[in-house]
Amino acid sequence: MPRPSRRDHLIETAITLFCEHGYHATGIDRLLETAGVSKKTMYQHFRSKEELIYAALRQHDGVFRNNFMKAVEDSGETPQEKLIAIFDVAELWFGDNNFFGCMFINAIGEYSDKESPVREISKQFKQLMWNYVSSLAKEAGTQNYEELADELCLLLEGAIVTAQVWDNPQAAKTAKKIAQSLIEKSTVS
Amino acid sequence: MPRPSRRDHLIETAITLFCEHGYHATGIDRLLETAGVSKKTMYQHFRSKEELIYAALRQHDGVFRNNFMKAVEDSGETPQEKLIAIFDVAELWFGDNNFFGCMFINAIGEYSDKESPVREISKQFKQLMWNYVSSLAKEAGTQNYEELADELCLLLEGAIVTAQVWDNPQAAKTAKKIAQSLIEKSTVS
DNA sequence: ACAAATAGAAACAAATCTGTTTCCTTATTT
DNA sequence: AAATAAGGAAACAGATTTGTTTCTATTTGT
Repeated sequence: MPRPSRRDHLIETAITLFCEHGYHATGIDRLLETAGVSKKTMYQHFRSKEELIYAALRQHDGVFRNNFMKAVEDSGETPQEKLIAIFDVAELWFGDNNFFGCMFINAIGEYSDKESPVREISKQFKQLMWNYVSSLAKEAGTQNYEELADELCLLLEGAIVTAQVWDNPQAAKTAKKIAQSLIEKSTVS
Repeated sequence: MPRPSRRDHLIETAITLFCEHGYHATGIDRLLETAGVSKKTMYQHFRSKEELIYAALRQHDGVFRNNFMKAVEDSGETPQEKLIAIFDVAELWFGDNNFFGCMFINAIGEYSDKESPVREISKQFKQLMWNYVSSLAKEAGTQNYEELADELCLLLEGAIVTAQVWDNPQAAKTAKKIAQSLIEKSTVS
């Protein structure tokens, strides 16, 4: 019966609840009731809640980046346009009813232990996002493309948090305007 | 005996633990053991853990902004210099051993309910920070000082999160460089 | 020094948390 | 159709959660 396998469905539900309510505040009973899956089934797919958290983060890592990059690629022709499109895509993301900030930023806020796999996975996500931005900046012919990537990623983080705090997607526009001037400066010279 | 009253000491301990381990993950027993205060005493000062959270956030709101503003004032003569000094002060903050990101950003990550007092207090903190930046921008003679405040605050949020994720205070330098060009642009013209 | 408030230690209650196990029903496969 | 696997429901265990209460010691004010 399980075409969308129960495992996948559990992970999907976990992502939704962890995003909205956080990791410690989301109990397993609530998660299972929401997913409509029994405890037994969950524990034969995941050793512990922690393992489910890791699986959820890893799944979201792949899916989110994939969607994000695809949306960016579809929103710009040239590398420069794509770099700017990042913030248009972000604005759409912020406007979603189910936007509760970045799942990985929120995760790092709850897990301060530097050795925690939660942090590892979250940092990896941020690293891969940076790699993507960096590659676009390089394609755009930026000399110091790593510096531009640092700047644009910092702007994106700022936009995410600002949109989350104020519940206002427009934060993306503020970041976009700054990004435009940085990109111009870096690619024209 | 309580010169530093037990109430204040509880709040101080709460701030420390909530910053490091988050709100849901910090149990009251652990908090009381750390503070060296009995449960009875705590519950005659605070109705509930929630109330202690509110008190901790409000206390940190005042103390942090006070320290931050003082440090900024001491680091720059002119309003322009002060605006830039924000990011020097931030870098010192990020380098502290007890830096675990912004207590209010982390709080909002754990409390998504728009009606939650946690969010209210946190938003208020961010509003007051914005007011301060905005007033400096106005003093600096910026025509569109509110826009500049939006930008600088977004940069600061981005720096906080970036420093937190990568455990690297240098994020402040990235933000500072961008801030400098924005401030120049806004005040020269 | 004596009365009154204060606080600590600890037992307690009730709910909730993660994780295990048992029993029974429902699919799937052959 | 019979055998096998899978999953749901729910009881259960043990730890931990928030919050209350009791009893005792200590400090405080007079």
